[in-house]
Amino acid sequence: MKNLLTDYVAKFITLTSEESEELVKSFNEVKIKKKQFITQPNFTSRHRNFVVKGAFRSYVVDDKGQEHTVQFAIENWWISDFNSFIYQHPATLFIVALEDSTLLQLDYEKEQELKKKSHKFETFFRIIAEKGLAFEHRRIIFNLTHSAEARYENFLLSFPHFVQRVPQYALASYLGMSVEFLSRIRNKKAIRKS
Amino acid sequence: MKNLLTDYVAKFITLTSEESEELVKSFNEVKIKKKQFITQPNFTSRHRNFVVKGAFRSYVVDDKGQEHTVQFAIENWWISDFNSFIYQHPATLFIVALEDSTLLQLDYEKEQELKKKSHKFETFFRIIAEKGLAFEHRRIIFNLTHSAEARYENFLLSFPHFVQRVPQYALASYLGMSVEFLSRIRNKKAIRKS
DNA sequence: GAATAAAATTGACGTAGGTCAAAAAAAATG
DNA sequence: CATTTTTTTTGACCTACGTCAATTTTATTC
Repeated sequence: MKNLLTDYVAKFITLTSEESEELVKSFNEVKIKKKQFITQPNFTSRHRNFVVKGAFRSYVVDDKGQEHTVQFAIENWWISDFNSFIYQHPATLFIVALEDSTLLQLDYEKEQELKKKSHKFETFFRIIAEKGLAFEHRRIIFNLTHSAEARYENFLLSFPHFVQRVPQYALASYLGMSVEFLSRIRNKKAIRKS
Repeated sequence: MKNLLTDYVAKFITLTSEESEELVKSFNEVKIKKKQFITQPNFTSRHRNFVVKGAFRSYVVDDKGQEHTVQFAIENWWISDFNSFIYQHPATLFIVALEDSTLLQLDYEKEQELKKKSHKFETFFRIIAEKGLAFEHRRIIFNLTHSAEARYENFLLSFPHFVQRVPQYALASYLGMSVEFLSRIRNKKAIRKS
């Protein structure tokens, strides 16, 4: 399972096989059953999680008890309560497995060691943070500038592999709309096509 | 003016005075007049911008011609079309000075050299990317979970120094509401207090 | 594979926040 | 400092999307 991570890392930095081995060995493989939580509010998130198999969803529950999806992750994506992880303070998010899954987890302290020890490893974490930031900027801009329907269409085009694997109610709340409204958008589309 | 940057950097990494000098010397000081643009759609953003004096606003214009504010920056903040800068492809945002301002600009190629040359500099850029990502996560979560009025109240509390310096129409669009609606929120509050 | 639970759909109705246009206030400019 | 431009406010009306409740469909479990 660790090959996936090796390949992923190789997209961003060039490592010798020893370096690559060292990095990947720092991760622990864990199996997570569907519906199992890996993060919960008030518990500090201790690892960075790389999905090698399965799917996850992170979400927050507001004062009215409504769930709002913050992120999805499938193979080759990271998922965490990032604020909790980097500042090592209590989480505000739930993260739950949507399928039986396998994660590679990197411990917070272990990550600090890796970054301190190696300039290349530091570069790797800098790059994934920058890419993450650029991604979230695009998301914020798109959300500010588009209607519910356009946001859904855009999600279909941008993340076709996610659509089949995440429940509608989770997708609706990720896109900032009610599950009923998303259902109507989908239905309208289906009618238009027939 | 460069002391501000020196102090800023010192919050995240410990540098010798030579290192500090080298980093800060890599930035160019530029004066920007109010209403002047430093980034425009279709032009690639060539620098990372650190505000030492003044205020800026980045925004996108949608298909209906409406402006949506993406970010504000005052002293000690960075501002850029981050997607344009890190991928060196054409920008989609406008960035304009809200006041007569002074920037420290770091050229893209110069930044790459700095990161390649020094592990510490690499760490610095990693940290600011991670902090930026954590910030945007908090923003996305807050926006998903709160009403227009709550978003305004939160902005007042979180960024009191910005409030006096940014126009209402820009703030309204940053918070994802119309300028008229923001005006009503403010007015309601004022009445409540009297 | 029947029973139960979870997710998605549908209809009726409600509301947060938008739009348009005009007026007032504030800021910029010569 | 009077004029022009930009920004904010106000009122009347509108709509995209939400809520609630009931039903249907799909998944899960024993």
